[in-house]
This record gives sequence, structure tokens and C-alpha cells, in this order.
Amino acid sequence: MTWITSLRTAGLRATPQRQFVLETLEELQHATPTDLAAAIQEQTPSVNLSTIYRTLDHLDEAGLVSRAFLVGAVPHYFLHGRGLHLVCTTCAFIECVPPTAMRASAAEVRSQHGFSVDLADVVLRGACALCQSAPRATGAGHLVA
Amino acid sequence: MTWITSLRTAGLRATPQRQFVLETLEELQHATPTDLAAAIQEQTPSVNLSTIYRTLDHLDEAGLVSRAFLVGAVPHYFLHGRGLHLVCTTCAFIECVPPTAMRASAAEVRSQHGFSVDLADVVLRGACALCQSAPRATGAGHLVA
DNA sequence: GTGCATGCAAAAGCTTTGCACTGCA
DNA sequence: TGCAGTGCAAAGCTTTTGCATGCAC
Repeated sequence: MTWITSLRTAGLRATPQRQFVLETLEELQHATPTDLAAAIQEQTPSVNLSTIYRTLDHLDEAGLVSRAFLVGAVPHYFLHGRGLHLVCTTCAFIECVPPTAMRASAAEVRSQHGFSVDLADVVLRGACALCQSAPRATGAGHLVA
Repeated sequence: MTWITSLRTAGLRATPQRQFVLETLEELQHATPTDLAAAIQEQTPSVNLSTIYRTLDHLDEAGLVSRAFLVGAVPHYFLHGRGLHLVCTTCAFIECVPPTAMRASAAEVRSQHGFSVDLADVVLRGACALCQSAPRATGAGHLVA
């Protein structure tokens, strides 16, 4: 299914700007509005930042993308339902993994608290494998020696 | 242990403003900077909003409080390690529950992805028990008939 | 052709920062 | 007494909004 179809199915007009946003999100996996603007404007400088904000808003409402605050106060957007996000608070590495690992706890939360967890909207913070073995690592990622 | 002791143990000076913030957070369970300012200024109007921001920053760094984006882009602060937060995306009700329900998935995430989840920093979104049975409910909470 | 979507520019809102003063240790 | 912490005010940045134009359907 193309993005054009997805957009129309969601009741939205298929504009080039919206396709750019969706394509870029697929490529980057997760991005801030500024990230998206930079990436898109590299190819099409005329696309405006406010359009990106509005587009993300529409796509979010339509259920095509989701927003989460992965690092600090910066909003990150990503294609909806691609899995849960593991965010390393030491090196800021973000991993997107299938939601299977959350099923057990989601069931437990439901039975204990009557709360139905949305598995498409889960962010777990902690320490990635590399940072656990090399706890002093800082900065935005690990160098592959 | 009093807040004065907690602050000093964390290497921070024990000022009235910091005690206000910690006391208010204990009372409200979770609050935005603005919430805190309003609650504190009711009793002590001279406390400045920028002080609250700076205080929250210091307390967060010291590990006494945590920040999360529970609803939209608004930062919520709460005392560190009091449990995980269940946020109903329908009625905006926020429940703070013991982290026991997350243990199973945290272990699974660790074994599958080598990622160590910080159980003190988990927010789960979804639908609360009431909203599941009455899906049309809107607004910021349920009225107790 | 109609109405939604976009680009541009200005406004709004939250958060941060500079600086002098205060009060905790 | 020294320096971290505070209050006040101004600046900064991200995000939102208004309006005229353009384009998808």
C-alpha cells in the first residue's frame, strides 16, 4: 500500500508534503519536527516548518504516526504501530523493537488494575547493552571501534 | 526521613522553596511546573516560577524527583521511584501503581534485547477501566455518580 | 469549481538565562 | 563569610495561528 492510499484511506488529501513526511519517517524511524524539516528541505527547500507541524498533527490524529517524548522535552514522531521504543538514558540510543516483550506485563496490568495498555505507545527507558558493559559512555551513541 | 535530610543527603541546600516543591509533589502525586507554582503560591506568593523550574531541575538531577510527559507536551514531575504511571488517553486520568506488574516484561526485554529497563521511569498509556466500559467519556476525569 | 492544504510572517507560550540580592551552611 | 539559591525581568525557542494563494479531488 502506497502512502497515497494510506492518506486517502485515512480521509486526508495526498499532498507531496505529506508523502515526504511519511517517507522520511520510514527512513529515519523516528524524528523531531526539526529533523524532518531538515531532511525534507534538503530535497525540497520550499517545504515550510509550519506545514510539517500541521502535517504531523493531522497524521497523528489519523493514526498514521505517533508522537512520544523519547529524549528530554523534544517530541519525536514515528510511524504508528511499528513497535515499542527502548531509549538508553546514558547514550541516547533509541531502539525500536517488536511489542511482544510487553504482552506479559500488559496482561498483568489489565488483570491487576483494569487498565488496557496501548502497546503501540510504549516507551521504556533504561540502559542499553553497550552502556551496561561500559557504564561511562556518554554522548549520542557508541562508536563502533 | 525529612525533606531536609533528603536534600542534604543529595548534596543540596535545604531551602524552604525546595521543601515546598517536595511537599507539594508528595501531596499532588504528580504536577506540572505551573501546578506547583499555583499550589505553592497559594501559601507563599513570593515563590517565583523560575525558582520552581530550577528547583525541579536540581531535584531531578539529584534523583529526588522524575519528569515524564504524561499528557501531551506538558512535563509532569513526581517523587522518584513511587511506581509506574498509567495514563488514560481518553479521560486523562493518571494512576500511580507499584512497578511489580512490569517485572515480567522488564526481564523479557533484558533477555531479548540486552536492555535494562528503569522501572522507576515507566509510563503506560491506554484506557482505564471506566473508559473501557463507557468509551464515550471525555474530559479530565470521571464523575462519581 | 470547491474547499482543504500550504507558505509566509507574526504571535503566543513555555522555559531558560543574566544579574544583583539573600540566606543557608 | 562564601557561595549556592532566589526573585525579577528579559531573552530564546519551539509551536501555533491568520491570511492569501495554490492545488487535490
